[in-house]
Amino acid sequence: MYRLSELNIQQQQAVTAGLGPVLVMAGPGSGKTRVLTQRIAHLIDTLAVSPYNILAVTFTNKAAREMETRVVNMLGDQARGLSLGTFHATCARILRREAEHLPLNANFVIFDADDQVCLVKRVLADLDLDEKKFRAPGILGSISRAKNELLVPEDYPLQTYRDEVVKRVYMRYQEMLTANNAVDFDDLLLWVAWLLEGKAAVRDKYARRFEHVLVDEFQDTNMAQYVLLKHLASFHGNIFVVGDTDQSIYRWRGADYRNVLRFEKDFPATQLILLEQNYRSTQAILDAAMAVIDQNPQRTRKELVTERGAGAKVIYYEAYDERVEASFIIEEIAKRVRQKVAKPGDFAIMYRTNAQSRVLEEAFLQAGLPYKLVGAQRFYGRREIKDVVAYLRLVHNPQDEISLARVINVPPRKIGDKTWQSLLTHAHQSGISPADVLLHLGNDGADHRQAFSGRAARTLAGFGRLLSEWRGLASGMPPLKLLDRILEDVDYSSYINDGTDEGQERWENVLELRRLATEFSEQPLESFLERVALVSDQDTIEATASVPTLLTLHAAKGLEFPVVFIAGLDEGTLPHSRSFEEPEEMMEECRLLYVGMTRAKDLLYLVYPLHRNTFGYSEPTIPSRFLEEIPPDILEDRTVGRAGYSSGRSRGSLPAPDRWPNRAAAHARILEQRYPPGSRVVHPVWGEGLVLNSKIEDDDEVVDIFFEDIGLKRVAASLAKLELKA
DNA sequence: GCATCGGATTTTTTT
DNA sequence: AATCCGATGC
Repeated sequence: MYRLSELNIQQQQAVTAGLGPVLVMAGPGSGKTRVLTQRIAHLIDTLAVSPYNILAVTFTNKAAREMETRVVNMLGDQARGLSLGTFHATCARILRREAEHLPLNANFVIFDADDQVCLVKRVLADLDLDEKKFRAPGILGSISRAKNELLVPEDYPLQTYRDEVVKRVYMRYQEMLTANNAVDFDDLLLWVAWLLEGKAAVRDKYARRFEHVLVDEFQDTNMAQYVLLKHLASFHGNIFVVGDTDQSIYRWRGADYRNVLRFEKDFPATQLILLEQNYRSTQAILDAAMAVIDQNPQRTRKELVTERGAGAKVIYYEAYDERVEASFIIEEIAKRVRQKVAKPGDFAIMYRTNAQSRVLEEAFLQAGLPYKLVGAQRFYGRREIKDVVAYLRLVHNPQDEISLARVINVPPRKIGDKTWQSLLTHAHQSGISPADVLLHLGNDGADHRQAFSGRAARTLAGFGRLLSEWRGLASGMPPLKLLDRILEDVDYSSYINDGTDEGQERWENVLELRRLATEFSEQPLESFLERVALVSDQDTIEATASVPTLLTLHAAKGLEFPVVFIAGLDEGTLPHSRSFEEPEEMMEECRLLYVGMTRAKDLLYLVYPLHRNTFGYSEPTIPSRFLEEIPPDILEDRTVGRAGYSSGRSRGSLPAPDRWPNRAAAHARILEQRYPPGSRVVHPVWGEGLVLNSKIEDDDEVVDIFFEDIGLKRVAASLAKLELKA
């Protein structure tokens, strides 16, 4: 059951706001998820709106799941029928239902970033364009931007020769998607916006159904999303959006925080509600965050207040380089865990670019401390996962040439490039898809056989037979069973698990995908594929982490942690060098830091490395401009060899080298061998192992240990908590 | 058809 | 430094 009395006045106002458009400006930690979920409960329970007539959209599955859980906790079965999901998943559902109005059938697959690049490369080759001159990711960026602005190829504006090229590629790319019975991420939104705009009957159907439309993170919507929301809410006009322009960090994805201003203009009777009370952070953290965001011009100043008290000062630390930065962070975590003032799961380490995680990971590994890295890409981008998913996609939608190309010779079955090319040529000449040719050959159809050499025809027919069998099984089978059948038929395990450590790891990833498939035993293959295509990085975060979390600042949005480290606060990293040209982009970098800082509940660390390794060379850095605006008296400078906060953060000048501890001096010096070869040791994470080798290096003992299950590992004795076994 | 080598290229952020 | 790509050789 839900209780209004637990909300503050503004939150209550938002939850119980009357009909019509409502805009809730919600600062960080102001309880916006709470407002959204209570609003839904209020609509259903108090106003007796049927859940069937309510649509709530978020940006990540995690946010959607969290809202769903909370609503179900309040209402139980009463909430059944509610439409709650991400923009992309919601659109996918609508498109499958309305496929008859589209040049697609309901089995369409969703192409991910890699597939898109593959497809564009093919288009470039088709059009005889130089792939070096016109890079696929760059072209895709332009296409994506156009799609987010609802620009179809025909309307692509031409100002330069490059535009001309992009337009031609865009056109052909779109044709190829259709031929593959596929859509990309942007299409999910674009097609729905197109349907709602162009097909009055479809628009009416949904606009009448959704009496109430609720939107989370509204500042991150792009034009396509804005337009489709407008259409969805066009009949009843009850649109309730929650957002914070200060947390707009997806400009590069087409998001436009000015949609918030547009909203007020398009819906003149909008009720505006401000949530400024912060329930998350200490005042010290909020003051520092406000100092950062306030330097953003053209913005209505907002006061963030908390009742949590002043709290500890924000800690500032200058590290010699990224490695010292990492060991400082780990030492701090270890210290606080030892002191029992925090649990490992309380910590998050945030950074601007994924590449920065590497040094941090290495430091964790060396210290023998477990951690969790956020990033769906890390898992779903893996070769073995893409292979297996491609098989499933192909079975579901044989027109998917990208998946076919991926698996036709994986594991190797003697179908090389030559055979593949002649398959493609023959298919196009016959006006059918390559997979159809395969299926024909597999079913002993004679009509296509003469197009290939005897050997090629036999191998192709063999694969066609397999594909045809799988297709026959697919409809009546849970995704897991089909997956197992494919793995067995192609003997994928012996292909990927080749006896090396890497092979072992790859096979374990496949098993992890298998585990995920078990959750879809009651659902069709389509649902499983959609889930795999639309996972977000955030979705990989466990609700209750028991170890420190490493994540990008972007992935951190919407989350909170007791202790937050923000690493790499140097010019070029944060703000990122790619943002120097555009003032708008520089402002977004500023907001990005603000988002990160406001994730912290109790303690915030800002870390600046004086040197950074780029392309193998260590170079001196300049401290982030955003640090300058934080008043020194609200920071605690923990830089070694410096008392208190010094304003002399020398821009560009090199520090005296002897003032900075090197790695070896940062921890206790070890001068004597303690783990001789042959001794058995216990490692906190990897368990028991045998010491193979050990040497003293840089006042530390470097130990090579063989672990039964893990293999050979090299650790630093000063960091890894090794225990000698008698 | 596959492995190996050398050279270019790399760093935003992600549904 | 590490990875990816293409060309070359087997």
